[in-house]
Amino acid sequence: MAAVANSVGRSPNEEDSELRKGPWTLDEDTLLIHYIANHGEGHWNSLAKCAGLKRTGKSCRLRWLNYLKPDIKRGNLTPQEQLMILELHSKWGNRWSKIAQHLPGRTDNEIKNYWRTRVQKQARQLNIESNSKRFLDAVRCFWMPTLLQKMEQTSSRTSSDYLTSQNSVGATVSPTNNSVPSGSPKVVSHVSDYYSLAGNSSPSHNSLSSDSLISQPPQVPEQPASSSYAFEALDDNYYVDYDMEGFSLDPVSEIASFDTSQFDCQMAGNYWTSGSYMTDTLWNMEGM
DNA sequence: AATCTTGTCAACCGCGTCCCA
DNA sequence: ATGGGACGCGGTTGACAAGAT
Repeated sequence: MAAVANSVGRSPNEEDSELRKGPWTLDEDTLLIHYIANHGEGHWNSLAKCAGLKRTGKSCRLRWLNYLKPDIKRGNLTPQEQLMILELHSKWGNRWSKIAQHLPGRTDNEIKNYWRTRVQKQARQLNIESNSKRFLDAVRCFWMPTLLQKMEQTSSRTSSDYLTSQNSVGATVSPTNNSVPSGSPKVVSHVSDYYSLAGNSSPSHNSLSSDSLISQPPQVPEQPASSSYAFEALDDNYYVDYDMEGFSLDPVSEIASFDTSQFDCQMAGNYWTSGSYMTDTLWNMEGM
């Protein structure tokens, strides 16, 4: 039992009416869960009173939504989820709740924490602002491709072997990454794969917003039958379905057709991508 | 073994928006 | 039209754990 409300210098009556702060106890959790099971959620202030909790309605709501709700997912974010967060953040910025809506079982708080602890850490190491265009470009050029590869590695052993044999960029385990020039077609090859997730149909402009990632998706060939992606257009012209099962990457097939001039990796053509710095220091997915 | 540093994440806070009387 | 309460969101804090020295 930790941090209870400070009762120093207060009468017993005052203590009784004191609102509790700090970590929730098991008893409080049980009270809240049972109350919501019987009466439903909402009307948090009255709920707190009726349930006998010495907490603010706000605190009850937060505890329920961020921790107790049955469909909350626990554990590390998958590469798929990380990729989703990166992409959605590039579109919406710090709209955590909006981003969370597209990650079932994940809370805005969790996503926000992920961004602050993992993503901003990378930005700090780069000495660039995490909300700057440079960092966004770095995410697009390096992190997303790396995540895509990670997804590939976890979803398909066969394809993973193929990727390794191709000495694909983004694999932080590959020492040859160090020589990757900025804006290299290989760098973006996985990004173009990103668009190929649309399955048998070419990625349409309404499945990826025009201001997302690159202005015009590359032309991609038809995907193998194993690629079972279906991006679902939302009312805001975004996609939602990230069913990564059966995900398949073809790391080299789109290189030739990908117009790298549309992809602003050139900004990286300076100190931090030209040498080993980027690949040595950043996007080390083992640490994600 | 002790201390320090760093990372994680639950929880709080302030503010803006919505809704209703 | 407006004032107040409820709610939701994003920023921040602080406790704790794990790792490094």
